[in-house]
Amino acid sequence: MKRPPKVSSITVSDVAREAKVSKATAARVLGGYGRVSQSVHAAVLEAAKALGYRPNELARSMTTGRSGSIGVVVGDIENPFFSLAVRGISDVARLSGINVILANSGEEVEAEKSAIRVLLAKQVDGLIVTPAQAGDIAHLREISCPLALLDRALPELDVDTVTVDDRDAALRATRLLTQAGHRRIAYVTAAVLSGDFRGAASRINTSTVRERILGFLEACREADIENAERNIHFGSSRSERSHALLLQMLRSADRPTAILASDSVVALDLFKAIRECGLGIPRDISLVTFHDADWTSVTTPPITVIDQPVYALGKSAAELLIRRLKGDDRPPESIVLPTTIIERMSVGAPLRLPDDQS
Amino acid sequence: MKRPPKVSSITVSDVAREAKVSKATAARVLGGYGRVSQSVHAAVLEAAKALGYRPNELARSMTTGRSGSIGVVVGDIENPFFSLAVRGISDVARLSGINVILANSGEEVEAEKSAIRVLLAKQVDGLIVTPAQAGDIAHLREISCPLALLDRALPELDVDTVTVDDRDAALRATRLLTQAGHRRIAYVTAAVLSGDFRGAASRINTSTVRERILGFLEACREADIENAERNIHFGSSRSERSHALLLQMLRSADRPTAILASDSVVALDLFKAIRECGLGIPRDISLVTFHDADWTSVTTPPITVIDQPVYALGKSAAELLIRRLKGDDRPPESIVLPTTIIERMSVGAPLRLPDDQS
DNA sequence: TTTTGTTGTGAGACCGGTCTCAAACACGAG
DNA sequence: CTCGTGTTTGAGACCGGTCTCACAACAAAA
Repeated sequence: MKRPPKVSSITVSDVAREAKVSKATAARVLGGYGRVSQSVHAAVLEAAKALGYRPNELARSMTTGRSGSIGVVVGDIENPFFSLAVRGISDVARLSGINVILANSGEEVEAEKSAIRVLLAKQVDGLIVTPAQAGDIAHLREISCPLALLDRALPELDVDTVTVDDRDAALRATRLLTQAGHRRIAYVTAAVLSGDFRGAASRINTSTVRERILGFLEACREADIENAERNIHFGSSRSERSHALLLQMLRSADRPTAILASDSVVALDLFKAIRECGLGIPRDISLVTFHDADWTSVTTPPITVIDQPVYALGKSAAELLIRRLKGDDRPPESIVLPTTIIERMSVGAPLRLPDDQS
Repeated sequence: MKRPPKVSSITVSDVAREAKVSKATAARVLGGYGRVSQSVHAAVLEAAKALGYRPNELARSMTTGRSGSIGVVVGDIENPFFSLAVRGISDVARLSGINVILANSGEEVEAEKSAIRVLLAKQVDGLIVTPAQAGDIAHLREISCPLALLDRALPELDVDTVTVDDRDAALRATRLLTQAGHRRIAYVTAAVLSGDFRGAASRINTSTVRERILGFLEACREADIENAERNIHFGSSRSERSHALLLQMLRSADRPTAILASDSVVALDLFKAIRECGLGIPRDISLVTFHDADWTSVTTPPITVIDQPVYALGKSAAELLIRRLKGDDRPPESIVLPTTIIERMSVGAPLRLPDDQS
């Protein structure tokens, strides 16, 4: 049959033969373990250099059981939020000599499952996951290595978790809007709701999504806004269909006078849609979004944002995970990072009076 | 149900014992090779399921010599250009059941070398690299597996390469500026120049950088602009220092009236700097950039850009590489993808007359 | 009936490392 | 000079798969 082009690489045995020592001794030098006399040590190193020895990490991992790498599964690498978090993870990992295998779930559970399976089969020492859907987490339960959750907590899963204070952030951001006089406020999120929602916010079990909605609703309640749930829009994605839906919302008679977006990708799409409809920010509509993406400061007007410590999010998750890899076994920790609101120019008073139901 | 702390994973031998067949037979079923009778096949599968068998990809790779994964080394995952290219690569890889190990070089050769060493040690089957510096490519020469270059060609390295028509793109973009009447045009790039430059464009051996400069200079020559080299700014990065340098350039007496930026990150920084200086686009200064990043269409004014087929860039590179992994051994190919210019509102006539040397 | 395939199965080598164990050796003390 | 302790070293098992090879069982051909 077809044999792979046998690029006979140099192994410890080859080096041992060249250095005229046993395989075990050569391995000790090359692997940096055990004790070897100075002279032999030098001889082996020289032989290795002469032959151009390169260790086979795979073989090493096989016996040690450790692969020296962790797997990271995020929803969408293209989202600057994740890119930045991944940098935080990578930077920490590099310091510990651990490398990162990145996988994209596209926010789909099936892809996530598959990615985790592959990563696990590759014997990653640990896993950092941003779970796509909270309803389907059996595959996360079955993970046999340390696991850390990034950005999204799963109450049913007792593992290390790093999130931001989503509820408070949403609360404060929404207050900004209610205090400006808005009463028809929409929350637009990329999250997909599994099953029915209608007033059962507590049943949503992806923390990020739930907490934000709870914060949003709380602010609405404070302002005596009824039926605020009605204005929560799920499943906004980078697609034509989703964009059309936004346009429809913006063109409806009772369009919102203010919108809170769940991430910068959604916000950008909203920004474009608002423009397309010939609406002005903040004159006709106010906009606030999660994530201080770099573009938000250069639009006209610049967008008021909830600044999340994204890099720190990734960094902390990696630190937690790596600490655990090193043998720490205290009970799972949940870190909640604070957010701040950066007020720019995208929030104004509503054009029509609050009680105008046109 | 609680799992025993012992993570001793299930191996083929365990399954074999459970199914009462030999290890070899169980392996045949589990590995999907060789011939096995229907009845035994079913029995093994059942035993595997009962025990919860998970193959150890590492062990498998060790004997086959194939790891089923490719390594990708990019300059900066945070740059949307690379995120998108990586998506192109991932999508193609997934279709072939190959997975991607991503590494970040931060555009530093040493980090690149280290990343490549690690990936090679992990026995990746192939490598896609965006070389950080063209001067230092010995480590790329030594790579023993198929290699494909992404976005940046290396004339001294005869391997599969996918780039865009940088020279032509720069030429056309610069013409846009000269035809609008500009004569003091700057080209700002993130690339770091090793050694001296001064008129020796042909000596720059990173294709992307060289070709763009050649295109830029050609357009300047067509317009009889002298000393255009003087206005090429290297090493612009996401740093304070670099930002200060831009401000300095914009505040100088003979500041450029038009700028061409090498990527969207640089362009965004420029955009902010221009604002900070109280200059208006395109009234005081015109701006064109490589890469149709999503924010470029929402600024005021929206930015005229060179639209590169970034996704296709990654896709093609992956296709080329995977084809080679499958045994194709025709001579290395160089694919050059076309670009288009999307004219928006950031180019105007210079405020002062062309020959005003104030 | 004997010969010749064909197919299914088991035994065991092998990949390239790590690591255990015991033998070989060095050296100071008794 | 012998003994005990400690250091180096080599032989070989092992990790969890793949794969070669030999052989048994059975079927078809001679």
